Amino acid sequence: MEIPPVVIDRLPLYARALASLEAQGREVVSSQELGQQLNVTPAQIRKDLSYFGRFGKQGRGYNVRKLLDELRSILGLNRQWRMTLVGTGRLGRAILGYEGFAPQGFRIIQTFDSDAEWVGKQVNGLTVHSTDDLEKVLADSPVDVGIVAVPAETAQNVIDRLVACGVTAILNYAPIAAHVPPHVHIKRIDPVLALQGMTYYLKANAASK
Amino acid sequence: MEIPPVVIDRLPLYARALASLEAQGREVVSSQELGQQLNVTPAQIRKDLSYFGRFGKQGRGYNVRKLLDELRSILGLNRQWRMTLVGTGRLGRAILGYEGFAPQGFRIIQTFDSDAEWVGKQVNGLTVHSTDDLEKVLADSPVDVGIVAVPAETAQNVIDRLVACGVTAILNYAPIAAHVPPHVHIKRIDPVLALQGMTYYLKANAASK
DNA sequence: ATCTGTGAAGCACTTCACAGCG
DNA sequence: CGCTGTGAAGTGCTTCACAGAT
Repeated sequence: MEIPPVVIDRLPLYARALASLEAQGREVVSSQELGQQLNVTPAQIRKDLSYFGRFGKQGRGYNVRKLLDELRSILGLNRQWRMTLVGTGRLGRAILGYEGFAPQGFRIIQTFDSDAEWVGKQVNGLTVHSTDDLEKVLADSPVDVGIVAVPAETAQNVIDRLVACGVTAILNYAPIAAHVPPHVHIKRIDPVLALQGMTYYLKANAASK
Repeated sequence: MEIPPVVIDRLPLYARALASLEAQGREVVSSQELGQQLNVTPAQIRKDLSYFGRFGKQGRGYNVRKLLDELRSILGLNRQWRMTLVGTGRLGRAILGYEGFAPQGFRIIQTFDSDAEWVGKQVNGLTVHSTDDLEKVLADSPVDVGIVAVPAETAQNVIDRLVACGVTAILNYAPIAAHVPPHVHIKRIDPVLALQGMTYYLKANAASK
């Protein structure tokens, strides 16, 4: 069955809420309550889950632990994922230092930079490789995900090379709309775009002040 | 007229591409070419723009400069936007150091932290205020946007207080689904959610390796 | 000949509403 | 009686296809 992409994007949200409920010792939760926490309608949650199976009990709701396990298995969150970081500048070093990845099973195992100043140095326990050696290093120890934190000008080139190395998931911090073949998944992290999408609604407000 | 939210989210993308074309000295561009650059269908671009007016010339395309000006005016990108940052930890300091905001007219003018260790210190030219003084500081110098970079546990509280201070646009880096009144706009920046949405598609792949 | 602007058609996602199980 | 699972209805966004302007 072909599952709507929006549904896939919501599942991690459900998993996160369930993990929090489990930590609180909750055993059962209804689509109603889960929806309230996440600003999603109960019907949406039930329909989303129904693409994958029947996980609830009528009259009771969902077993928190069981549903969480199901979602983790569906999303592949019960594995370790190996990631490479290209670009060890200001932004790249912040990404290396981010403590949010490891607890969720995402590990950055390599880092690259094109600035000779940084190549060979240690950053957060990793030796910075020259971006020239991307193919060589990835051949030795392949990864599941590529994180791109290079300037806009070189981002497409880096993405092309990651794809050529067999990377099929890319997290792109560079402010470009990258081109990738259909089998490659790419998501953009772009705070400026997010802000610019909100100022439209602020405009009227600000003008009247 | 009520404009579809997805349309608003695409306009900054168009503006960015146009800015790049302008920098290259291009005077005219067709929806076809713009679409190719951005992975958007030409029809989509034309329909999106048609919500706001008729900016093109049949047989020729769009004047790059003119369309860019229009979009900037529609989105409010020709203004300076004042932002406050709550949370001056690792993540917050990375946000303070990010060079991508200022060139687009987004300025962080205040920063807060609840750790007494940091309060009073200078970070990137700003004095760190105590989060306790949020209301006081915002009353003196109000902002348009709030950036939340505090731990999940305190994020909802911080967001409530920002909203109470009249902030109507929030960029949320905390891993929670925040609750805000309908007139407040909020966007989440969450790399882990983005990754977890991609691993679903990687799963099959990784297992067969 | 080329490319826009746009009604109309098509598609995808969301919500409704209720049968059925616990 | 409460809450799930799900066809069917509804909504909103995308794409088509072409008239009309240059």
